[in-house]
Amino acid sequence: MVGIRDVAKKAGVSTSTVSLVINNSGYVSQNTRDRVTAAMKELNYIPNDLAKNLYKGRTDTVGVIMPTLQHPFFASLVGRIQHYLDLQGMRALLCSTADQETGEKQYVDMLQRHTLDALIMGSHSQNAQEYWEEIKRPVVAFDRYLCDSIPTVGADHISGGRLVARALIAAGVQHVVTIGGPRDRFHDRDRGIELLNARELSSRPDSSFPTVRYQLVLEDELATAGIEADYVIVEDLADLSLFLTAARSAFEDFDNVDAIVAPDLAAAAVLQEAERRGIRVPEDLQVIAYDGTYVSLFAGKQISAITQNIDETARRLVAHVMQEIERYSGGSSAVAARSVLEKASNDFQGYVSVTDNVEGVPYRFDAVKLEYIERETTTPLDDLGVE
Amino acid sequence: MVGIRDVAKKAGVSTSTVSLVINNSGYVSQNTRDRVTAAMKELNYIPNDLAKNLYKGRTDTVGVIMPTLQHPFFASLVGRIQHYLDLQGMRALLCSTADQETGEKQYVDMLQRHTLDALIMGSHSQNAQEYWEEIKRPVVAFDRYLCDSIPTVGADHISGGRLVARALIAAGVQHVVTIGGPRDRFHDRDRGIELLNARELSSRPDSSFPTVRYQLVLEDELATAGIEADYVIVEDLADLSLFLTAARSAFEDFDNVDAIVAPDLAAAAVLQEAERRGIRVPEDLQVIAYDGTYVSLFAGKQISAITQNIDETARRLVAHVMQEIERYSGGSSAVAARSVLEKASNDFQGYVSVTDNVEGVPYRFDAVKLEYIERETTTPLDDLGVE
DNA sequence: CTGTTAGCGCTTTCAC
DNA sequence: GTGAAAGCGCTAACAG
Repeated sequence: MVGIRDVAKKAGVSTSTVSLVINNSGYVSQNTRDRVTAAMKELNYIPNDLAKNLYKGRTDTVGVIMPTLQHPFFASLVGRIQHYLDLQGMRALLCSTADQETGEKQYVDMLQRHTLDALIMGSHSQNAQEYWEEIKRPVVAFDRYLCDSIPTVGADHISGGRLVARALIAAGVQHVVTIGGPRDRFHDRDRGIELLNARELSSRPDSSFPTVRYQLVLEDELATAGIEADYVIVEDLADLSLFLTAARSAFEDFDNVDAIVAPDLAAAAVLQEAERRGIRVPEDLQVIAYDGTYVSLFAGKQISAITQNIDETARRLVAHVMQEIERYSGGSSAVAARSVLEKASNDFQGYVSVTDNVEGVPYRFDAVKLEYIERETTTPLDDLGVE
Repeated sequence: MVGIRDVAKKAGVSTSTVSLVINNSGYVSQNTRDRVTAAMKELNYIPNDLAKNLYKGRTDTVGVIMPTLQHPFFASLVGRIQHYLDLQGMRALLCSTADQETGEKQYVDMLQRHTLDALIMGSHSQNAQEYWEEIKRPVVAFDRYLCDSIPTVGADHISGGRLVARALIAAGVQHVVTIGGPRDRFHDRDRGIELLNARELSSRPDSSFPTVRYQLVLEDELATAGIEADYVIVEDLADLSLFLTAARSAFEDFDNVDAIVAPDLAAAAVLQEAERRGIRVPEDLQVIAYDGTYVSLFAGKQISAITQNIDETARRLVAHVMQEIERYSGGSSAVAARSVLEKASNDFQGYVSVTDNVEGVPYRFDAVKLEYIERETTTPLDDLGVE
């Protein structure tokens, strides 16, 4: 391997000068620069970044942990994260926990061993709050609470659930079935929160807000409106075939169902099942996809969907990542830690919108952007204009 | 930062001993080991892998370049690649060129700068054969030819195209429309190959075989059978909305179309469009999804699909990656290079199967596994049992 | 079994 | 402007 000293020798300069040329830093006379450049060309020199990494103590790499790439929602999000990281001169080391069970531990390890500069955590954590407190390296959580010192970015699922509820109520439905993940993930177990009801949730905007939260809000609002609601559990969201099973259950296990709310892929399965049974959508059945991504477009027909602003979410995740890296490298730790506590409590920024492409359905929202942080709990919802 | 020497001092041993303990290598007395372990615990020591990387000259990281994660096919493939890399103690640095245009150059750069141990190239390359020849670092290509010294893994799209053709012919169709990418990618431009017709392709199993190849074979077989065939171009496969447009074109721009072959997501759009127009599938229209992944299951109805064996493809990609890494690190370069030339010419291993879940369609294949390398060009197809 | 020693290849003060 | 020198934190001969 040809190293910097070979170049230096060839160009008749010292290694430090070569380094200056490589990094385009400091002052080097044009003459010297040319000689060095020529030498590099001639020797076919390529710098070894591993040495640089060691010296600098960073790799410009961010670990990204997500449950699976199978779901278009996560695939899209990861794509956008990668995009924004790239803009910052960073790269993404990907881990889908569905494909790599030990991913969490492994990536946290790499973070601590300085192979990773930061971590974006989008999967359900196997570990308790204290575990995350101890890490003391840059981490940003997506759609979940890890601990007070770790900022969270995610959608405002409380508003999301409320949007669904209002849409369904406006549509005059009587019996709603929701399809979703295991109920025990409805809260962050490790935080010691018992299953909260929707009222409590609404009054605790500073608490965690995994996607599943929307279901609690939905149920609460439906109950208030006197609408029957049931729930079908999909045990493993990474096993797509279960969506088909769940869709079937929604039809078979309950009577007089006139509305189904489900994750996008499951919603597509619901449509398929409805057609098989000769049930017309939306005439006889309302279907709303939560986290609707492009799949809504390919579900056999376009369907109503609660969509998150994936691009913006990615942008913010990356922004926080950079901020955390900065904080841990530059900052005086004590003060910084304090400010993060503040931030973690207030920085729940969410984006939820409802799009409706089905003609004849009695509700229609324009896409809206909700910034949870910038408003009181319920106000903006009245602006949505439920027809 | 607490380093290995701090631990050594605390434990009253030398750094090398600590290193031995860390890596669980060599002989260390239990007593010493315990003392060292205790010291590590106490000091909260975490080894810095950057130093290790520098010394070892590797990062255990493989760059993976794919066009986009939006398509479930690539999302699945990336997931499986990650899985198999993990089994080898390696990790995947992901790059979807749709989200990061300069990805190819950047990743090749990282490969040369030793930030990456190897590269899996699944996107259309911006560079010529010579460019890849020069790299002289571990690279494996997915579904495309880069140069003679780089092994390729991919599906046998010649058989794939033939499968589609036979299925359609058996179904008695008269006018087929295929939806796909730009025709100029039908061959590897940089190799200087002119647009080949299917006959030529069949006789050149050693040539490149990007996915789109199946279309040439299909057209050729259809022409032979006297069946009309047209083609709708999707300019940018990363822009999903174009699939809807393309699906519409397939219906509007041609008359008497009774079969449509399309990438899975486009096929779903076709179904949607068909329903809108009151065209029954499969009674009035045959639809076959190429590269069918789970989306076929969620297209509103189950549809026939040519599926690749994603898991096996990933497994082989990773196997080749490890082999290339080995070759470039250990091997005597001259002999190795030669053997690779051999390998590159013969190692086109493909997996294509047709699954058909639509009742009433006059063809039905059992899932089959075709190993292109192990057979003559056409023989095994007769075993498929076209009903 | 354990310590000494010499780097891995590059970056960066700090003199000259 | 440029060079000398001191590492970044760990590994691996090689002695002992």
